Parts: sequence; C-alpha cells; structure tokens
Amino acid sequence: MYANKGGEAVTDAEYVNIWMRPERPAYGPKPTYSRAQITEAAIRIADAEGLEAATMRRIAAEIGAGAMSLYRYVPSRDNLVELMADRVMGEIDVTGMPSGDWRADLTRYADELRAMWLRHPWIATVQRSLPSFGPNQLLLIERLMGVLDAFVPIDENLGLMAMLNSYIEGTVREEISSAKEFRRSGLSESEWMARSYPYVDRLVKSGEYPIFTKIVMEARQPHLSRDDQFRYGLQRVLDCIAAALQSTAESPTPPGCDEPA
Amino acid sequence: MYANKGGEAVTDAEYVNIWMRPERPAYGPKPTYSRAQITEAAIRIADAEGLEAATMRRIAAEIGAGAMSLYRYVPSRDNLVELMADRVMGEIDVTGMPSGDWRADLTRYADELRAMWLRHPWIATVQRSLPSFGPNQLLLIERLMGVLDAFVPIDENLGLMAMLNSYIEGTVREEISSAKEFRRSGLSESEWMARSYPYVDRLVKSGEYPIFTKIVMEARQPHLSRDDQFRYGLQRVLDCIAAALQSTAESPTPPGCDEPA
DNA sequence: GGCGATTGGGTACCATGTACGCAAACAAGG
DNA sequence: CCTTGTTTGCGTACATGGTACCCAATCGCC
Repeated sequence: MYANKGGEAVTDAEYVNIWMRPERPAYGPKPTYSRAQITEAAIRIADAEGLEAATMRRIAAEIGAGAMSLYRYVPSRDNLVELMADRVMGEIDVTGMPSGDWRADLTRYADELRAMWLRHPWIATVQRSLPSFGPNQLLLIERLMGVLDAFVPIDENLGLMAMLNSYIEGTVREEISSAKEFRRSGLSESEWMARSYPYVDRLVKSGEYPIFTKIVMEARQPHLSRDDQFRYGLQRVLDCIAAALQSTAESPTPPGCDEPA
Repeated sequence: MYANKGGEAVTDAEYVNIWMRPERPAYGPKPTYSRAQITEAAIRIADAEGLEAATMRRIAAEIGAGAMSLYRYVPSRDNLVELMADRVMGEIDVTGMPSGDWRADLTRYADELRAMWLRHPWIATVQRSLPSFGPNQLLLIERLMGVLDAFVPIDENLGLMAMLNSYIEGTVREEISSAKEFRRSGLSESEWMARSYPYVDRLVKSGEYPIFTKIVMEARQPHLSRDDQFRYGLQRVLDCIAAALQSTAESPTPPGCDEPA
C-alpha cells in the first residue's frame, strides 16, 4: 500500500491495527481530507441516524468526496468504526482524575461515560478488543485504573473496574434499546406503549406470568427518571467497591493466588 | 398477509411483534418447513460462523429450501433474529428456581447464562427491547425475579437483577470479543499475542501508559482461567446483593427471611 | 525537470434483504 | 367430485452496501 524509505512495498497485513498504520506517507499530492475529518463525519451521521446509516458512500458525500476516496485514508469500514469508537472515548473528561477522592472520581467517570453513550448510542453495537485500543481508550484506562491503583493490587483493581463498567454499560444499553425501539417505530413513548398494550395485556391475562404482571402493575422504577435509576444503582455498586477496598486493606492477599490455571 | 375468519385481510402492521403473529393459517397447502426448523438452522449457522453468516439464502440452503420461501414463515430477517434470541433463552435451565437458597439459585443462573452466551456468541450483538420478549425470555424473567421476590420489593429486585445481569453480560462480552478476534485473525491465542506484540511493546516503551504497562507486566488475572475470573467476580456481586438484602430486611419489609449461605 | 509514488474518484463486481409474481397444492362449499 | 379462494414454494429482479481495480492528475525528491 505504501512504500517505506527502503522502497519496499508494505502490505496491509504488516500492520497490527490502524494505530500502527501511518496516517499518510510523505510523498505525492497533498491529501484533501483526513482521517479525523472522515471520522468526524461518520460520527455525525451515526449519531443522527444510526451506525448502519454511516455507509461509505454517505460519509463520502457528507464531506464532499467520492466514495472510493475514503479508502485512501482508512483500510476498511471496520477500521473506520474503530477510529470512531476511540474518537468518542476521547470525549470522556478524566482530567485530574486520581484526585484522592475515589468515590467522586468514579461517580464523575460513570456520569461521563453514560452521557457519552447516550450521545453516541451506536457504540453499544461495536465490540472492542484489546489490540484495537486506541490512544484515547488507553488514556482513559490509565486514568480510571489510576483511581484505585494506590488502594488495591492491580488484579483486584481490574475486577472492580470490570464490575463498574459492566454496570454502566449494561444500564445504558437498556436505555439505548428502548430509545432505539421508539425511533424505529416512529412513535412517542406513550403511543408506543399503547401499541404494545395488546401483547402485554395478553401476557397478563394469561396468568402464566405473575411476576411479570407484578412488574407491570406495581413497579415504580420504570417511572422514575432514568438519571435517578442510574444514580441509585451506581451508589450500590460504589458501596460494593468500598467494601472490597475495606477487605483488601485488612488482608492484602490478592485474589486467585492459590488457583492454578 | 393472512385472512382471518371474517375474510378481512390482516396486514403485517396489525401485529405488535412476531409473538402476536400466528405461525400459520388453516388453509392452503401444508407448509413444508416451520419457524422452529428455520430458527434452528439459523442458530446452527450463527454458532459456527457468526450471525452475519446466517443470511436468508444460507439458511434456506441449510434446510433445502428456496431463499424466498423463508418469508412465508418469518416477516423479516430481524424478526428471525428475535426468534433465535428467544430460542436460546430457552436453553437456560431454571427449573425449580426459587429453591429457597437464593445464592445457589443466582449462581446457577449466572453459570447457565454465561455458558449459553459462550455457546451462542452472536447474542451479544442483538439488542433486546421489551416488546420483543418472547415466551422463553418471559419465563426466565419469571423464575429469576422469583428468586428474590420474597425478600425485597419489586423495584429493589429489578435493580439487583439489572446489576447481576450487567455483570454477567459485561464479563462474557469481553470473553466473546477476544474469542472473536482470534477467530477473525485465524490465529491461536499465542500466535495472536505474538502478532500484537509490536503494538503493546510500542505502548510500553513510550512510557506514557504506566498503568497499562503494570497490567501487562504484573497482572495475573488475564492468566487465570476465565472460569475462575468469572466466579470470583460473581461472588463479589452476590456479596453486594447480600448486603442489599440485609439493609432492606432491617427497615421496610417484615423479617422472617434468612441470609446468604 | 523528470521519475515514481500517491491522490481523487469513476466503474464495476459481488453479496444481501426482500418485493413481486406465478404455478402447484389444498380446504371448504357446492 | 369439482370449483374456488387462499396459501405455499420459489425464481426473478431490484436497491443498497463494501470494496477491487484502474487511470489521470498531482507533487516531493533526485
């Protein structure tokens, strides 16, 4: 694809991931566009109309380029999605993050992560894997893991942060699902509920789902603001972390010591 | 699409979801296939080669039908995916589930759910929303929520189960991501690690990511068996639930229930 | 100034979901 | 039994999406 200084061809497969691939070589005409610009345009479209609307042709049109021109900047659409994912990770503000007050830090992180997911609902559909971690994602890991680094061994820290992230992502995923359902059907929340009434009613009337019925009839949770639900659950998770900090402070033995692989 | 007994046409839009749509009318030639058969075939393909490999043509070929024949049984591919999702939910064995020992029940549920996700990694990519809950999903909710129903108010129960499910799904999602990465690259785990070494090495050498470096160098977690990681984290989540049961048992609800084993 | 790599982008190919139409199959009324 | 209305299986066809390939225009470096 490119030629390095030795003049040898460098094939695509040479690069482990996009982050190892140079944005542009120092030769030939000046590029009209840029990875950042393309990524930005793609995010704009995905935010407004979903990730599936961000097609190569559409993105190209958005920046006034020809469809195939994008491939001068990005090896494939999948890779572009990785760029998008890392780009939005950068929106999470973790400046001054190990502030000393871990609970405040994690609360802020949780709020920011959730807000970011809600701004860019399509990240719910992209799965990340370790080697695709870009600079923003890495910096985030750095700051987030830094919050508890002084208090617990690294393994414990990994476990706790996995729990925290799972909670945040799981919760937001549900918010996104229902929001997407509304959008898909083009109905308002109340219209949508009216529409699904026949189904829910049939289930309730069948008598086979007493607890489901209880949820439908009694639960107030669904009527609370999403923000309150989230914050309430988050407090519980943080309590959990507090307990774990306590116990490791007492017996500093990291978990899984006695376990063979 | 179909005609009801009055002879009036019933359009697709009349149905809230697939579960409200009758499988087949009582007229015309006997269908050669069935929803269940089609769903089964689709799952088989998706398990082996990913959800994107389960195309309509491929599924049809699998059962020896023409591509368009599937649309006599399923309104769209999206709806078929919903059928698939509910079908695999049915694999989770929750018989006799409110057994009295909530901790054992939830542990069993967690193990089963995780095992099911690992058998059918593609569910990670399908997002569920309330109205698409099929019979198996509903039965699962029924049994799972039943486990703590006697101990906590319904809203608390919802919150706790959301936390539990988030933990399970978040953890398994990561397992799936890396497994998929291996499969995609066609490499073994060690080959794959060797391949991504240049990237990791560059990050470590840069000195900008001390905690990332610490994870790479010191953490033993990634070397533990996935099962152990999962079980360890799960215990922590269950402890969390235990604490929540404790606190709600003290104030609002009448006593008489016991505590974790 | 010329060489050779690189850029923009048009054309084209293949895969996918699915609308449409038609002939064969079959239940119910005569 | 035959007619009639409806459904089934499925081939054809189209719109859309990713992207391989090609070519002329562009520009850094000798």
